[in-house]
Amino acid sequence: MTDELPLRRTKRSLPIALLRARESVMGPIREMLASSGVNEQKWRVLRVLQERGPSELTQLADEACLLLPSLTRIAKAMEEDGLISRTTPEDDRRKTIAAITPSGEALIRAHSAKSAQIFARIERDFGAVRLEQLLDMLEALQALPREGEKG
Amino acid sequence: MTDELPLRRTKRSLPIALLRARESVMGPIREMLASSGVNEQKWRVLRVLQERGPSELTQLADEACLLLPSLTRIAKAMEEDGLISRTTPEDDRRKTIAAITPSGEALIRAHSAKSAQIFARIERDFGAVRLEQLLDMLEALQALPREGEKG
DNA sequence: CCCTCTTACTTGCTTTGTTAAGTAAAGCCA
DNA sequence: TGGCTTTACTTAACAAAGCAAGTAAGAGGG
Repeated sequence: MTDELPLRRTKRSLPIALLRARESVMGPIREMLASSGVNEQKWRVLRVLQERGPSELTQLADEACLLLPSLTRIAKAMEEDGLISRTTPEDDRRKTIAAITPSGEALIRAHSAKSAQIFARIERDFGAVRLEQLLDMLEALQALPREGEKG
Repeated sequence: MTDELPLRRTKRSLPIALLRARESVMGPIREMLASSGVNEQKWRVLRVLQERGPSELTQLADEACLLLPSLTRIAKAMEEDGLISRTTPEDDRRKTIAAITPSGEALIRAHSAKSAQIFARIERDFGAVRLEQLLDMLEALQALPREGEKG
């Protein structure tokens, strides 16, 4: 462990490259969200709920890349703002099901045009085919076996 | 702005896909760092300083994907831990130049083997050629023109 | 030379992230 | 059915992120 193996250049370090790439992409999106009253995290929650429909908090946290304690707080705030609803199913009263409200859907709709415009610009500058390839790879990366799985 | 353009599926949303992919990759790296005494952010600062040499805080923040207020505090802590030095250049006393110390370099060396091992595993599971393609694309994404540049 | 503007941080304050501990409902099993 | 384990959050406590405001040094113009 005291070897002197040189590490990759940071541009070629996968974690750093992913982070920097995301920062580049998020710039205009942060501007869009600044005028919307929700932050990045709440936006992700709305997006996931709109796509998946009513979801348990654990699953929602996983898909929105939030830890459960963060989601607990965020969901409470979003319920107070009327963007989502929270219900406890009768058949398993440990769970909480979150669902997007019409008001939450309206918020997404209100920004979908701007969002599409930002995305179209990236598609134009980066290349549509290449972008699809990138998304394929990112999807594959998520599906990689975790430490300990497999041999 | 009240259109009803449907957004991309979240798996195909670039910001979300980048975030999820990064979460997948970071798992074993977080384990490695847990035993090192530095967190992700400090590790990035060390990596960037080792690569670029002494740097102004603004530039360092940009390359390590940190906001300046965060870096101000992190750099102070790292200086106290002896991992970096901070100096004010005589020709412009507004600036602060951060540089990695021998102790900071030793910390990187101490984890370079484990880091290489983690990376080798990803390379094996994901495919070496494909991984290079992915890194090419991420690098290109960072280089995309910002909002307002160009027409 | 003075005033203003810009740059490069630094500080303060409010959310979020993170880890650990706590609680309540289900499931399991003799 | 009582006791133990697991699941699904919730709460608490503290570090870190993020935004806005503040400070101090350099730059530029009359």
